[in-house]
Amino acid sequence: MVSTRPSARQRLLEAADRLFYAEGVHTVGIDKVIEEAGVAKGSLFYNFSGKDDLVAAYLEGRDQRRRDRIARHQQGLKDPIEKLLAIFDALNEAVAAPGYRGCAFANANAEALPGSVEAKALRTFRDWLADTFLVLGKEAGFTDAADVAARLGLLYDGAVANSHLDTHPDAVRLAKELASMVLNSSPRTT
Amino acid sequence: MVSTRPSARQRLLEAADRLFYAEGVHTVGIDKVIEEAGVAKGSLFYNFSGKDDLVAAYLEGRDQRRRDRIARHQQGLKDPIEKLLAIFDALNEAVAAPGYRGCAFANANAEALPGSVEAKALRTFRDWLADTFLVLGKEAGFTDAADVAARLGLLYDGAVANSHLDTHPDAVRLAKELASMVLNSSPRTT
DNA sequence: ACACTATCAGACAGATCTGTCTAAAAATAG
DNA sequence: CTATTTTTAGACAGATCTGTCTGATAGTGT
Repeated sequence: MVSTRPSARQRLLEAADRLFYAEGVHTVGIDKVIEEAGVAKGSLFYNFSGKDDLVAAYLEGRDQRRRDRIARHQQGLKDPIEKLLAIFDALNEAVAAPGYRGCAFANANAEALPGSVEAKALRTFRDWLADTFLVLGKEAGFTDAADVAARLGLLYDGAVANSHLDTHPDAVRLAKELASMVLNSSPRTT
Repeated sequence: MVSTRPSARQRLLEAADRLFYAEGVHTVGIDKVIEEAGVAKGSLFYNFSGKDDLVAAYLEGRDQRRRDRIARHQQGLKDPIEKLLAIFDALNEAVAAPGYRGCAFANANAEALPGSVEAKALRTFRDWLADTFLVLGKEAGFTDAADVAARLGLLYDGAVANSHLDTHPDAVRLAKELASMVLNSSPRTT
């Protein structure tokens, strides 16, 4: 049982993830983070160039885990339609987790200026998601894949916002139902 | 031409509305607000009990104008279905306005703690909107009005988030189309 | 053993932010 | 006109926040 204590960097990332997500990037100061991490202040600036850098790392971690979650739900699926719907299953898992508070990128960006690390992280994820919808829509042979992707993106965003703002437990399920409707009623070439 | 200068209170509210919405409630300090308003600092605390009070007034103004906008688009309509769809027309007007940055309540709430004025303002508007969908859904005679209202709320939130986060100009139009689909395909008793 | 890296505790600087206070001037109401 | 309300400019207090610096200590690889 050689349970080594995680590095200061690791503990900082974990504390930042918890606090920044639960209370907000701007609300939480670095003093709170280092206290929660049980780390000296110097270690923060030794491992990160500043708060912005820590925020960027926090958002990168969220981005990675979100993509991983989607990939996990898509694993083994062949049909692009099923892969599209699996994105909603991945969302459902995230929403059901305790302490869900909506999209970390959207929240961080809500009070961030253009060009900030928050804005860049948001852009990166959003572009990836939109592209994912589009590529799978093309694979599925939709005549107007861009239109289908736009509708699915709309439903995805609706599910995120609705389940967060109204604590509506069925929002993701409803969104997936509507997504199925869209997918079934959109014209395909193949 | 007796154009009297608006009161300090009025100028504070206008400056707060611009700055808080564009840059964020937590990002903007009162010094910035009083500078933009061209008002002495003392006047802020004479007219409002503190920053929280100013934020509350800002959000109340947003709430009022949003409800007014919806009422304006519903004016003259008899059919509850048309009234439901008019909500999306009102949203379309808001989204098209220059400087649109998504839902002021959701943004303010993104980094606010439970119990804050931001959280309360969000709750007030969200409850009103959900109730509006539900009441009109009942008026329209839907068998499961709650389900229809939930779907419309989902589409509404999707349109808000999508048009903001992706600057997608067609999101509201798409949402209204899907809303029509939902309304046409849901069973009614009348 | 030695060099290097990581971490520690905490004081400190500098900026910023909310809110108070004062004392005078301007606007408004009766 | 007079009394009251509203607004002004700006200094100031107190809290908080990011970031720096120091000097000691622990851990690691060679």
